[in-house]
Amino acid sequence: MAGTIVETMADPLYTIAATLREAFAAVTGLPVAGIDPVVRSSDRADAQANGALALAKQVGRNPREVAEAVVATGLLAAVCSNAEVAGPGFINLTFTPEFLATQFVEAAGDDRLGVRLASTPERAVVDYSAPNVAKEMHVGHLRTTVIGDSLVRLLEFVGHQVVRENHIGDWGTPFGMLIEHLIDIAGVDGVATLDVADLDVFYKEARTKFDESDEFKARARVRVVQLQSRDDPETTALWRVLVHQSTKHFNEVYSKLGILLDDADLAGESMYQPSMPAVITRLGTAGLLAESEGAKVVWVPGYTNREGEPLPLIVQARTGGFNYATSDLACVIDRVERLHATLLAYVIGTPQAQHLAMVWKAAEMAGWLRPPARAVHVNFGNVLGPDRKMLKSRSGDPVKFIDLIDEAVDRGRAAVAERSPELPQAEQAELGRQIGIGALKYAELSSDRIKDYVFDWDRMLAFDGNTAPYLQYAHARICSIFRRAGVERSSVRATIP
RNA sequence: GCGCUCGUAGCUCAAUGGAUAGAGCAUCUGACUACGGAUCAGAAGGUUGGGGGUUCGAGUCCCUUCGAGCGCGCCA
Repeated sequence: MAGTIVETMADPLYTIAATLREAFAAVTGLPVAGIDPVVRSSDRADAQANGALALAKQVGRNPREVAEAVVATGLLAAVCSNAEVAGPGFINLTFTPEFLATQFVEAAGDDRLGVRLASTPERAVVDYSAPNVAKEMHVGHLRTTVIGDSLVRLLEFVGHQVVRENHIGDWGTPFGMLIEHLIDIAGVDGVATLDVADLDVFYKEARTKFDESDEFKARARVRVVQLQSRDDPETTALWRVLVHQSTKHFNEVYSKLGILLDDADLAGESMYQPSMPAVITRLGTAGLLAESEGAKVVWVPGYTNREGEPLPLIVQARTGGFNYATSDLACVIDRVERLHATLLAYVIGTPQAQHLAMVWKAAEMAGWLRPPARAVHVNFGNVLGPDRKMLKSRSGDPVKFIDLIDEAVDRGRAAVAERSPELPQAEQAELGRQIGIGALKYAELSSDRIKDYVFDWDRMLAFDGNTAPYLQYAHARICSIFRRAGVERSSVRATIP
């Protein structure tokens, strides 16, 4: 009986909430379903139930008196050694040792450690990481990659079906020059065996030639058209080489960092190109397509430009080309209609908020995105350097992601070597790697997702004086648990290694 | 100009609308130290940017104001 498994899952607060709901229902005469006993962990007891205050108001009674009546039902006695009303109507609950022991034993013996499954499992698409082909991953990809991966693991753990999608930038005008540059350095025949060691250097060389040579520029233009028309096998093959060289690099990053993404999760911009015309057609059918200054647009209400005039969502440029609004709309359609997802999570930086909101609004108006399906922007702030500006390397370029990982591991190993020199070399190395990677991920996940944060190696990997964020976090949590149990602060400090 | 996000101890951050806003670092006092460091014990540190509102109850929700960051037409 799946339902009861969920109900009996070990979690004292959850278990007591069910009992309290019944007690409140008996006292107030309200239906059980509509009652929230407002159970919270407490610094005065094992738990506190604050529901009496709101519920008493609903039924026009005194909150303290309702709380007293709930205690008087005797329903709590089975699991609470003490239940007393305090203040305006808080119920402070102290669990019996037997109840706690049962719950803990149950949780400990459960391979899910008592974590309940979602009551309504959904299919979710998590869109994250999204690096660009022919460019190295840099710090900018740190947050989306780590946060997105954690989100995937969490959603799966509570029973949702999760589709990972890595929306790589593998399409667009730069590919003309990139392919031509590839031919220049390897020749059409040598391309297949080429190994691009440094993607950033490759990209910059291509860009420089594009800017300086009209002949190269012309070749690049022709090549883009060939690529986008998809009818030239040679061009497509060359493009695949670029994508392959890049995904090889992405996979190295993911593997070093322990990220779930692999080639099966690739859902690049190129994937949506064939469905772009249909997006325009369907927008037309829905009566949403308009024209403005030669471009095909959707007027999304509520957005204005600098002049205060309505701001359109451009889905087809004057030149006839599609853009990322079109591709993001195709993406919504794909996720809802092909993948049957009801939760569309986009792990993308805050600056994209307006763009995404407009795309989703348009998708709603077209009827493609409607309940229970909904899109969520899992946004995040920037990773800043000590100067509080975007983190840059000494050369002024963004810090390379792979360098960040390597340095985290180096520093983790140095820290282990210093503190535990007696361990065998191999063990030191592995422990150091785990600590470095763990610290990097923890630094990412422990700070407020929405806010910018200043990247600081020393703070991240500090072992002295409990300055490491993860030690701080553990310390704060342990302190609060002990304080609740009435243990003196001095004893708490002595307990923490 | 319009819009979005963020303002909590000196610093870095916690705190599902619940009671007295909590940690770590730094600071100060004491213990142990030949001295320093490390360690241990303790103290101090706050009008949650300002103002108004909703609520039994607001750091949290709403309005307003100030400050910081970001975004606003054919790149993605």
